[in-house]
Amino acid sequence: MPELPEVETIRRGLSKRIVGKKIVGTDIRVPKNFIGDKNLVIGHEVKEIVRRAKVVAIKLDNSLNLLFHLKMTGQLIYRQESSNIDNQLSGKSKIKSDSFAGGHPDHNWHAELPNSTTAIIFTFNDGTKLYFNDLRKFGWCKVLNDQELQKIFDEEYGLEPFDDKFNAEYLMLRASKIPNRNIKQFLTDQTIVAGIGNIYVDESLFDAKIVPTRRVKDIQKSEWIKIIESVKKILELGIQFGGTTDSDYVNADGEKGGMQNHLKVYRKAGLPCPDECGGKIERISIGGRGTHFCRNCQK
DNA sequence: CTATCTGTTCTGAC
DNA sequence: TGTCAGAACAGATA
Repeated sequence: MPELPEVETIRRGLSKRIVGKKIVGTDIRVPKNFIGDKNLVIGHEVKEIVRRAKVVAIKLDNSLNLLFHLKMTGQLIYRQESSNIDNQLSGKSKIKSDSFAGGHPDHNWHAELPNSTTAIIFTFNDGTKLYFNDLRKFGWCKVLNDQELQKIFDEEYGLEPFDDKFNAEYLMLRASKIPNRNIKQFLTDQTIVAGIGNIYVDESLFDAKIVPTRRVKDIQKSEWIKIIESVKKILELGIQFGGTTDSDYVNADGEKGGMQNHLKVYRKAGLPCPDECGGKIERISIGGRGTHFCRNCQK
């Protein structure tokens, strides 16, 4: 589930909390979710958290990195206290212990940890813990050195949406090589633009008033410019709201995450067009993915 | 109960 | 090379 805004939210949340801390323990509960030697990271300090596309990396002081991909159902949850659900739920105004959760939204954010989906637990020198949960076990955490990390960042992903080089000329060049591809699959191709997934692509195309089925060869330059504007606008909105999360989600500052309250078309099939064009939100399948749009005002 | 759906990405068949 | 179904897995939903 996590797309760029969710992963960026995780990056920011973790940056505030674990930079400068030393990893003193790694508990691998689901081996298939962890690739590498867990002992190599023990005793090392977190220097920085970086994001690229939908992956986030914890950089350590020994030139090693923990790279995470949350896929559909991964979560990263930081807890200052081992597990004390009463403490978290009792305080009406303020949550005493610091905690932070990001990723797949379900109702486990402030439940007791570890739980049945917990794959990996990192323990820091101050006793705080970072839990990697993953219900469907598609996600992974890899131990990589700086060169390996850079190689992945360079070779597996296209431009970041907020890169200045992400412009109409770039997209038209890439589109010219696959002219018959529809715009939805084009924008969710991670080797073209990094970080856009099924939710944000539907929302961005609605904002740009382009039908998801449009072939990229039929898109005019002015429309590419509009698409870029919309993608950036929608992603920024997502980051601003802390990603699309469960309504129960409360971060350490007591704020509710909530991009889901601002979605206009995603999972809104049958409802009237939010732009009041008189049309109705339709749901079709593109590349096996649920696709939501208004046939009346998206052209 | 069964059948179908799900926010990601990779692989193999044609 | 492009396209598509199916795979990995564990639910929720109808």
